[in-house]
Amino acid sequence: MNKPLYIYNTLSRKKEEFKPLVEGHVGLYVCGPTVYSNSHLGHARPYITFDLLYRYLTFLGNKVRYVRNITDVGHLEDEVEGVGEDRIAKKARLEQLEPMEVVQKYMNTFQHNMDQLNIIRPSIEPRASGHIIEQIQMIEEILEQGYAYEINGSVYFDVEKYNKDYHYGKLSGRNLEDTLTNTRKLDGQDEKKNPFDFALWKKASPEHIMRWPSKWSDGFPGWHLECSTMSTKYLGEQFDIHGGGMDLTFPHHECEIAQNTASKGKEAVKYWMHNNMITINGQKMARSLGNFITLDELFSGTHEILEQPYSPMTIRFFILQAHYRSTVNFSNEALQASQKGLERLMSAVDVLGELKSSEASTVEIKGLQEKCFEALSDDLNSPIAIAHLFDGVKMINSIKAEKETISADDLQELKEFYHTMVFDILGLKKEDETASADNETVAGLMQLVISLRQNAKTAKDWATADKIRDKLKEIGIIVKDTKDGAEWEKE
RNA sequence: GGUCUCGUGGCCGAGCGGUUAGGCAGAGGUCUGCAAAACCUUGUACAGCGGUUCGAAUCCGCUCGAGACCUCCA
Repeated sequence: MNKPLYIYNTLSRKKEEFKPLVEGHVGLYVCGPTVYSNSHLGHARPYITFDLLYRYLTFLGNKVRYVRNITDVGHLEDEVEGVGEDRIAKKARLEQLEPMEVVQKYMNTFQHNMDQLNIIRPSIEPRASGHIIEQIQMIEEILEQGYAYEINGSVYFDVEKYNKDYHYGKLSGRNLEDTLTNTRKLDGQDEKKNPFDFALWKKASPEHIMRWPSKWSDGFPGWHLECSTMSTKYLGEQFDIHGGGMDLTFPHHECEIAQNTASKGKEAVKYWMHNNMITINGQKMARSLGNFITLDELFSGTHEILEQPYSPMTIRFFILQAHYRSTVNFSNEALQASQKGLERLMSAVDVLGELKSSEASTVEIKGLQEKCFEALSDDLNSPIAIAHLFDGVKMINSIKAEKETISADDLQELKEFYHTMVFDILGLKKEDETASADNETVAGLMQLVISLRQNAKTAKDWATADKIRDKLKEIGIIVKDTKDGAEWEKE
């Protein structure tokens, strides 16, 4: 594909042609989860979005280093009482666990859920707790440059000072003066020179469990710092793409820019990409709002608002059917539609494998492929690409129904194309794979059953033929009579 | 209050100045012993009111409604 890839850059608020700093190599950093409870549907969105990006960039011939952190140091939670408490530490106390035990538990389930969604694991999945030394180093650099100050064992970023030399707010489109007048007063911030200053290092209160020694105090790093530190460490002082959820744009990513710029004197990220939120009843799905459905609940159908379980691939397909910068609204109806649509797409891929070629094609293959790649190259427009794939489904079914024909060359090309698009780029996979050891046995048995039923049909013994079909249906096998004999598939 | 986004047919969701998006659901038909699948045909849209234009879902203004960020969040 020699069409350029365009991606929407939050910095410029428009689509830009993507050109890596080093041709053929792409550095990609995506903000990972804070592992203090189960992953929910909302989490699926960014990681599927950036998995698509990763897969597509790779398909386009790039070598991609994909870094996605695990936040295991915990973010400060602003309690009503004003006592900031570390989320992970809090959870640990509630569950009587070591903080690292909490982290391990939820990191495991997160990774398992991501595997289920067929999300390729990143090249590096660094943990904040493993980079305390690097974070301390970066704080020192920022202090040296004069953009931070220490007070009572804590270190804060001096936003006002920084804003004199650079623009704090360039990513989220705000200026400091407005921010100043509109920042809410929060408790426990008396130490800071200004309310919008943010912590680089925070002294731990006596009861705070997660703590590390530093020259300033026994404490822990500020929450924005880990991403600056780890992206720099693994991708360099400048790299190509930084991604994450829209809700992280401010303040998290704004702070990251400030930290990188303050410590290194230059901006790190060339393209900022942000995915939109998943909504439920029109409202953002978030842990803090308590309206979330965990991925495990979705896969098992155990949440009360779910009418049925939805498989990981249904979820993946559902998310890919919306553009990543639009909100996508959850509903049972929408997910059921995705499930059926996905089944139709996947069975067309199966049909493709059985198609017979003819002398010449009455169908046109090239245009379909171009349209799909064009869509993906236009800021990852997966819904458009999928729409074109469905046009292809119609084509494939017409060939099967012998209303259209396809040449051997075209058929080969079409097969490869669908394989690439569906499996490699969109990252969908077949879900009904039974244990392979069973498959041959089952296939043999089914062949026998089908042939016995065929005998019954030939003898016009409909009662027997229908009984076989009905009983098979009861155990989850669908029999379909076609012109070329009966076919079967698992439900 | 400030900044910003969005309102598309029964549902989800593209399009963003002139052309059928697509999926699911619905209706009719072909095929079939019946069923399923597949195929064909098909209806229902662009929140409202003004304006710009030969032409607007698409641009501008206003009204109404919804949401996001400004505090942890994917």
